[in-house]
Order: sequence, then structure tokens, then C-alpha cells
Amino acid sequence: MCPRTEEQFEEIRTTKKELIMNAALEEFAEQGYHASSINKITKRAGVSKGLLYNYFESKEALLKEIMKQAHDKIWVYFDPNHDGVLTNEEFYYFIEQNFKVVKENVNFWRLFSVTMLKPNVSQLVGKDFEEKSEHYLSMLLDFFKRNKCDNPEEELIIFSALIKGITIMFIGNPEILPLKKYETSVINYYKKKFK
Amino acid sequence: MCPRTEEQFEEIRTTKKELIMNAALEEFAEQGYHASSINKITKRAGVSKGLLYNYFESKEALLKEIMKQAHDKIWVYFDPNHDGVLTNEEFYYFIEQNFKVVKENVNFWRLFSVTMLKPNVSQLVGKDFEEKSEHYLSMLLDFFKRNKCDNPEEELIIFSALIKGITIMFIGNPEILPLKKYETSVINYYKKKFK
Amino acid sequence: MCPRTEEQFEEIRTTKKELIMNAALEEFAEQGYHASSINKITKRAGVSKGLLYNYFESKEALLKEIMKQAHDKIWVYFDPNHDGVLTNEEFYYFIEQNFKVVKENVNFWRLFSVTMLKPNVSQLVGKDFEEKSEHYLSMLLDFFKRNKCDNPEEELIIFSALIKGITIMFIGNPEILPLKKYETSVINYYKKKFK
Amino acid sequence: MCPRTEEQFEEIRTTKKELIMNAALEEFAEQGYHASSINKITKRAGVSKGLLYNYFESKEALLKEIMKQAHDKIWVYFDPNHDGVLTNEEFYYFIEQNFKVVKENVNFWRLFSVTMLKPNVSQLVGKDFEEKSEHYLSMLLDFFKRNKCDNPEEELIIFSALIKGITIMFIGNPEILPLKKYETSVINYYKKKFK
DNA sequence: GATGAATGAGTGTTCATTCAT
DNA sequence: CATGAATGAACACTCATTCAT
Repeated sequence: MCPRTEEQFEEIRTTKKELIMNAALEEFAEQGYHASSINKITKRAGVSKGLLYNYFESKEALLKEIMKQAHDKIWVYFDPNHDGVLTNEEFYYFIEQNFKVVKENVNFWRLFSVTMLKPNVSQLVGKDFEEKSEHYLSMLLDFFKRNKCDNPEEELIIFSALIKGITIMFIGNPEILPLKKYETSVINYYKKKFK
Repeated sequence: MCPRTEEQFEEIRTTKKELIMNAALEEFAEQGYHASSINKITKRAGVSKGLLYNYFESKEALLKEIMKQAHDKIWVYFDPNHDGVLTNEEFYYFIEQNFKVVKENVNFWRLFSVTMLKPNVSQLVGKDFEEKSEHYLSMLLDFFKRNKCDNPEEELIIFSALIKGITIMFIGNPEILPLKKYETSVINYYKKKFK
Repeated sequence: MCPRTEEQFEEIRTTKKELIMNAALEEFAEQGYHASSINKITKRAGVSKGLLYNYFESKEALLKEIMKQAHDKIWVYFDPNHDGVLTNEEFYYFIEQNFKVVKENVNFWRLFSVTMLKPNVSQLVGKDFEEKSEHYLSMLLDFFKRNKCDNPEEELIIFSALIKGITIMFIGNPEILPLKKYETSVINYYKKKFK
Repeated sequence: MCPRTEEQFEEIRTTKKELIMNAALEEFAEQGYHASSINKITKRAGVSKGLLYNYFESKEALLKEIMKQAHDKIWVYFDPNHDGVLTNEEFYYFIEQNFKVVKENVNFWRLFSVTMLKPNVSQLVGKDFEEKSEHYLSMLLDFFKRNKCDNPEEELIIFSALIKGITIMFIGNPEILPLKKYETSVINYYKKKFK
């Protein structure tokens, strides 16, 4: 007879929100944002259309929140406490983490990649992502310099392209492409180089 | 592929069909397939809605034809007459051609890349593309073997990822990213390796 | 949850109900019935959506009850005990009361006026209102006859239209329109006539 | 086989637009703006939903265009060429025209009246209406002055309220209320006064 | 070949109403 | 008594597609 407590409501809310966001991420990743309908998303989540709008202002707001949440989740993987200097060990760990993150968040990476390919959509992820990326890029550049590469800038380009290329190839065919093998190839390649 | 005269090219260019396809490609590349409306495409092409349906059965048929045409146009760049064996010179030429094709067909490559990121859409490009790609991949594998790489398969993975990664990075920011510099980095990298 | 006495319950009921009705009247008067949402009304009243449905069967029932209550409140202003004959003094008092009622219930009058402008909505106010109005109209007609007007029916029409016209003009611009001045004009007009 | 000429298209367009606007005006006047659905309007007009949006950007744009058109239509009734001075004859003619306009545009007047009763909606009709009204008001004030009324401003208030009151009463019950009789009452009233 | 008026199924979104707690 | 999560029908609006001319 008593109304639910505020905590009970809060729990229901976060659970349901999560439910909807997961369904939406899958749908968005599979079909793309515009080809995904609210109808399909709510069916997938097993909720009514109206409920989605209790939690999200609009389809676009839903997309943004998904992008933000996944983004936060991803950066947790990378050690935020280290001193800003990559040892050789940490460099290989970085590569491994990179592919682990991709493998465990294929849907988000697909959605993210498609989004990034369209001009003028960067506001969806925002400055935060760029700043964090910059941080890692400068750490990597530093690493290549310390490892006495002939042309560290060039090495950074090669490295970035390599990681991005494998990621994209994997995303396009996650079931078939042997990510582990590719990962090993990259690590081997650098081990040979820096031995 | 018999060479066409200048007049023939001109005629093709000014055909209404061509007009529509170009407008559609721009629209698709900028907004994505689902966010592009027939209305905007015909407005962009300066023709009526009805005319589009004189030439194309449906929106999807229009997409397929664009993909096919662009695909054909692209493969023209690569020497179809050679003997199936890459010399060192031809390897560097291959890289250059690759980036030239991307630079001159950014719109198509963006559309193509987004399309390829979605599962189960390969029928849009078809077997032909895969076969031709296979052909080049085996030529490249052969090339790496002849150049006595320790692990040619690994080398092929690295090479493919590298090219794909740079392409994707360029597509996302064609105005800013210095494709030429990246191209030089890749070529330098292999020249050093194979010197 | 300490048990409440019957009186306490009763008090809560009337308070909360009053709260909701006031919020609803404001909302209805500002936005119109159809543009007002239950959500906004309950927010305005500071109660939950469920509570509204404890007190009112439906949105329409809420409207009807508001109309009825305001209607009752209004007729209290006019002496219900007098003998059915208007003296000159009472005639001027009637006019004053009329405008006083309007001024103190602008929201209701706006809602009422809009409602009355739509065909086939008279059931919202019901017979009661019409009967009471008839009573006053016949009293007024009688009054004009006693004052030896040339054409009492005509005089009644003029009088009714005058009152209604000023009311409507006031409702459309309550902040700006000088109701008192208009009231004086009407009273002056009749004083001159009947002096 | 030839496409229609521009004139043919233009004719179709204006005819259909008129059709939709008439249906919408009826619907709006009967149900009010918010209670009228696009579905009902198009059903009433006998066209598809899509067609309405070929002609009007939105439901609100449709309302605005109706208001504007009716407004233009109405002011045609009043002689725009006269010298700005009302003779006695012209004064009675003005009253007659007023009621004629109302009788022949009941739907619009109902819609207009309801709209005017809501605060902050004046932008729907715009300055134009107010300016034209002002013009007539000053002409009328002038008229009352020339007719040596004791208090011309007061007389103007009475006159305006009278007209507005009758109009509103008529709109609420167009079938029943004898507008002609009311009109006669008003004219008689002023004839007696100014004889 | 070429036009754009016309269609209607489908989209994102709102909202009165219900109900477990 | 009181809450707000949940529903689904209805809403305004879009868009690929058709067709008379």
C-alpha cells in the first residue's frame, strides 16, 4: 500500500535504461542509426514505445547517451594512473588492451566507426575523446623516440594506421577475422624491431 | 576495356542518368544511404522525381548501380594486363595508385566503407570485388615471399591493415589529413625494408 | 504510517483535490483544454499523476467538475433570496457584481467562454446554468418594462450584448483593459437613461 | 504524353490548397485547433495526408495561412477608398457590413474569437489586423464627436462592446440566434439617439 | 523522355490512463 | 492516501513510389 521508496524507483530506472540502451546499441550497430526504428528497438528491449521516451528525450538523445556511456566504459581499460611514460612492456600491453576493448565492444566500435566516417558529427563524442586520444598519441611518439626510431613521426603514423586498419577489418567480419592472429603479427613486428 | 574517345566521355558525363548518380553518390556519402531522400537527390541533380524512376527501379537499385559503377571505375586504375607478378617498382606504383584512387573518389570510398562495416551487405558489391581483391592479395603475398620476408603471411596482414587504416583516417577528414605524407611514410617504410 | 483520523483524511482529500482543480483551471484557461496535459497539471499542482486519478475519473470529468464548481461559486455572488423584482439600485448592483465576478474569476471565464463558443458542448455546464440565466433575463426584462422603455425586448438584447462584449474584451487582455472604466461607462449610460 | 504546363500545375495547386484550407477551417472552428487532427482534416477534404504536407509546412502553418486568408477576405468588405470620414448613412452601413461579414464567415469568426481569447497569440493575425482596427476605431470616435455625444470615448466603448457581444452570442448559436433582429435593435438604438 | 501531384505505410513522439507497490 | 513506471492508441509528419499528363 505504501508507495515505492526513491531507491526502488532509482533501481528500476537504471535497470530499464540499461536494457533499452543495450537494445539500441545492437540495433544501431547492425542497421545504422537512421535505419533503426524506435519500434524495433523497443521490441528488442521488450518494453513499450512510451517507456523509451520516459528515459530519453529523443532518438538522437538516446544515441548520444549510448556514445557517451560506451566511451566512458572504454577508457577505463587504459591505466589512467601511470606516469605518462610507456615502457616496452606497457607498449605491448597497450596493443593488447586495444584489441581487447574492440573485441568486447564490437557493436559500439562499429557504431562509432560509422559515425566518425561522416563529416561534422564529431560533436557526438566531443572534445573529451580527442583529448584523451591526443594524450596517448604523444605518449606513443615519446616511446618511439626513446626507442631510437629513425623517424618517430612516421613510425606513429604507421602504428596508428595499423591499429585502425586491423580494427576496421575486424569490425566488418568479427566472426571470421582472426583478431588474435593479427594482434600477434603486430606485436611480433614490433618485438623484432625493438629487440 | 577499350579506350573511349573524349566525346564519348563527354556524352556519358552529361547524360541525365550520370547526373542523378553523381548527385546520389554525394548525398549518400554525406548523409548515409538511409538519411538521404529521393527528394533531395533529385533536387541536387536538378531533375524531377519521376525521371529518377525512369532510370532506376528503386532507391536500392540506385545504390547498387552506383556501387557497381564506382567499382568498375576504380579497377581501371590498376594495370589489368600485367603478368600477375609484381616487381619492386610495380609494388610502389600499386601503393601510389591505391591512394590516388581513394583521393579521387572520396565520396565513393566513404559510402563503400560505411556499407562494408555493416554485416550481411556484401551482396551490394558482389563476388567480383572479392575475386579481384583476392587476385591482388595473392600477388602481394607472392611479392613478399620473393622479397624473402621472414613471415610473408604476417607481412601481408600488416600491409593490408596499413593501407586500410590510412584510407579510413583520410576519409574521415579529407581536408585535413595529409594523405601524401602518409603515402611517403608507407613507401619509405618498405623501401627501407627492401633496400 | 500512523493511522489518520477520518477527519484528517477528509481534510487531505479536499485540500489535494482543491490543489489539483486550481492547477487544472489555470492550465485549461492558459492553454485550452486539449492543449493541457495531465502531466503539466500534476506538475503544477505538485502531486503525482496517480493521485489525480484517485480524485477524478478522467480528464473530461476533471473539466466538468471545475466548470460545475466555478459555476456554483459564481452564482453565490447574486442574491438568491430576493423577491424576483429588481429595484433601480439592485440593477446597478447587478452590473457591478457581474464585473466583479468576472474580474475575480478570469481564468474560469476564459475557459467558460471558449467552451461556449464550440457547438454542442452545452452539456458541460448543463441546464442549471441556463435556468438561472433565464431567471435573471426575465427579471431584467421586467425591470426594463417597469422603467417604461419603448421596446423592452430590444433593451434586453442591447444590455446583454453590452455586458458580454465588455467581458470578452476584458478576458482577452485582463492586464491592459480598464474594466472599471468600462463598468462606469455602462452604469453612467443607464443612469442617464433612467434618471 | 507531354508533361502538364506550369499553368495547369498552378491551377491544380490553388484548387487543392483551397479545398484543404476550407476543410481545415471547418474542423478548427468546430473542434478547436488542438482537438482537430490532420487525419480528420484530410478525410474531410478527401485528400491524403501526404498531400496536405505538399502544401503546408505544418499544422501550425496551415492555421496561420487560414487566419491570414480569412483576414484578407474580411477587410475587402469595408470600403478601403473612402475619405476616412463616416457620414450617418455610412455608419449604419458599417454596422450592416459588420454583421454580414460575421454571418458569412461564422467558422472563421469562431476560430478567430477562440484564438483571441488566449494570451500571447496575437502574432497569428499580426499587426495588420490591429492597424486596420485602429483606423476604424478612430473613424468611429470622430463620428461620435461630430454627432455631439456627451462622452464620445464612452460611446465608443459602448458601441464596440455591443458589436462584439452580439457577434459572440451569434457565434455560439448561429442557427438559433436571430442576428437580423439584433442588428435592427442596434441600428434602431442609434437612429433614435441621432435623430 | 519528363513532370510533380498524389498516395499511404511508416516514422518519431505524446499523452490519457492503469497499476504494482 | 500516494507514487511514478508502464502502456498503446493516436498524433504530426516523412518519404519511396506511382501515374496521369
